[in-house]
Amino acid sequence: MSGREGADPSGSGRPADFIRAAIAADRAAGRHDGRVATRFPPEPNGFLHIGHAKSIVLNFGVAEENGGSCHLRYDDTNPAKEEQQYVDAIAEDVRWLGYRSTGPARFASDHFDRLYEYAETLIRRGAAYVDDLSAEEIRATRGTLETPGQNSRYRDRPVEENLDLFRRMRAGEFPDGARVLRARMDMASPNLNLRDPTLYRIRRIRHHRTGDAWPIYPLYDFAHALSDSIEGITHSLCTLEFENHRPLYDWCVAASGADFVPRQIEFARLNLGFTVLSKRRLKQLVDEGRVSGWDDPRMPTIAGMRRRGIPPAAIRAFCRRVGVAKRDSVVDVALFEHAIRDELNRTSRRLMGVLDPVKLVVENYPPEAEEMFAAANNPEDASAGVRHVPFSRELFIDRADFMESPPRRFFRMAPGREVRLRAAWLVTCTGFDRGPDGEIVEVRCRLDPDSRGGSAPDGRRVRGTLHWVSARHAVEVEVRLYDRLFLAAEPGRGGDFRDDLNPDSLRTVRARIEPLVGELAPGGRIQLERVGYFVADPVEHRQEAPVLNRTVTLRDAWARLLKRRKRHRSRIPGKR
RNA sequence: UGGGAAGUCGUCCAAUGGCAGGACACACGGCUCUGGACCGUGGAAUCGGGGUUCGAGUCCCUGCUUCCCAGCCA
Repeated sequence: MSGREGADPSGSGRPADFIRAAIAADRAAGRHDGRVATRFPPEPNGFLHIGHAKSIVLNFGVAEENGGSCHLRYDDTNPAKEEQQYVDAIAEDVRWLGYRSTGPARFASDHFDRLYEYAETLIRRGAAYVDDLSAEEIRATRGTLETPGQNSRYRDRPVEENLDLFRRMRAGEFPDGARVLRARMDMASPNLNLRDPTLYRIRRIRHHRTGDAWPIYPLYDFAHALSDSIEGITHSLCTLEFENHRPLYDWCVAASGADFVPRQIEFARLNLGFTVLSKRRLKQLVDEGRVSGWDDPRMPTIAGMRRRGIPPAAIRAFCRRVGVAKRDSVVDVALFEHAIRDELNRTSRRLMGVLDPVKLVVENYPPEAEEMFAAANNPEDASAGVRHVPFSRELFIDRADFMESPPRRFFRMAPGREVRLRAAWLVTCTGFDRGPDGEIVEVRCRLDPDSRGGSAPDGRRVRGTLHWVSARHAVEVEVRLYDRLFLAAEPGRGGDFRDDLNPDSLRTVRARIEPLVGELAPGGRIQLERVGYFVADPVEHRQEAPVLNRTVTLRDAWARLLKRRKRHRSRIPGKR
């Protein structure tokens, strides 16, 4: 992976984005002796998705480019929601994406002792107080966007009393919710985050790492800022919604007397067209059974994308391409699909397979005969070598590759037409049969004996090249054809996002694929020529019972032409 | 209607007072034993109104639009 690309994609010598520019400026000013340290701070309460990938690529990328460090740090300050299972899944996802924490993964809970000390310092300095108000009372006295809040009647407790109460909170003397530690800031601040925010609350819940050691837990603003400080994080990169929290972030560090001062910089989170990325909605899809799980190949989760066959390098490339800025935006899925195809085109080996088989009989080929044809494993990469594909009299081709009366610009098989069978022969269509229901059941052709290997002896031009499989050699394979999960560019724009679900986001077919498909290992990625990119399902694929997931289709000029014609026709006035 | 932030091709990102550029998408053409890939060409934008300046996407004023904030979530 080349971090350089992220640093300077234009080759202009200028930093690629405003964050890298800010970091470069900090280094130039000699701050932190030029050291750069970042962190990726997920909460272990769900699965990582493509939006997190943007943050991962940014944080680890910036660190790498500057010879710095990047900690994977779990923000585990809310034991009610967090679980070890998510810690493990996140670790796996980060590793799969190609990144390693500098040193061991950290946890906010690693810092609970020091965080507690900082809290006492705050109290001793008169910057925090224990409040006996209930959650409802605190809400009621917070004021509104336009009106100031009121000071709590406990706001001016003496330091000694605060200290005593806080220690007793820590000792477990009070029930959940009885008291909180609040920052003594400004109940009239126009920034609601600064109206004496809560720093610690009582929760007698077992924590997945610290067990029952703590009856109190710090809240995000306090824990995050000081964890950054403790770990020596120079640049704390987060999303836009924390912009309003920055004064609090800075306050926590300054008021606690922490000696290391990190800098928070906010950037716009990633939004992707035809996709939802909120934890709540993703969870809803899983809980309501609209997908098979967090790793359903239609999910934008790292686990889902892995199962979909999307290579980590494609995700990294995509994240670098979308850039980093402060503007709210929705990235076109086409850009993501481009990154996927770009990577897969260069790296995946080719196989032939037929999704919707129609029998093709080569009339002048002996019934018992068979032969092997050499075909390139990857035309983009000569070093990938060749494979051998069996040919015989009875083949399968795709139904879409034959038409009885073809329209203009249809270059495939039709009565009297000559086409090439990829890597094998030139054949001319001699006829076809229909079944009782009118469906084409068999197509017949004759091959040109001088065209062995697929080239015309006289150099005549043959426009169409078809993929095929030998009927008696082909392996029958379950193929899951995945399509985008939503029909709307911004699901839920005009109501319930579930109404925008694509009813055809998964179609399963029995395909016929050349024998080599049997050698695929789970997770193996291939291109089915002229069809698309596929992965042997990492979970369910067995060599004796192959299961392929479609990662993405190939770009298809013919399909686009058809679509355009249809659109055009429907626009002819008076036709309705 | 308080505070914070953001408005540049269809989309995403650049342009740090000096020719508005790149990528994706789209269109057209070339090439091709994948209608893929690749190559070429083209259309396509500075939110509106004022101002400063030789010169404004960039600076100033003003208006508009969008996003974020009233968790003891992160």
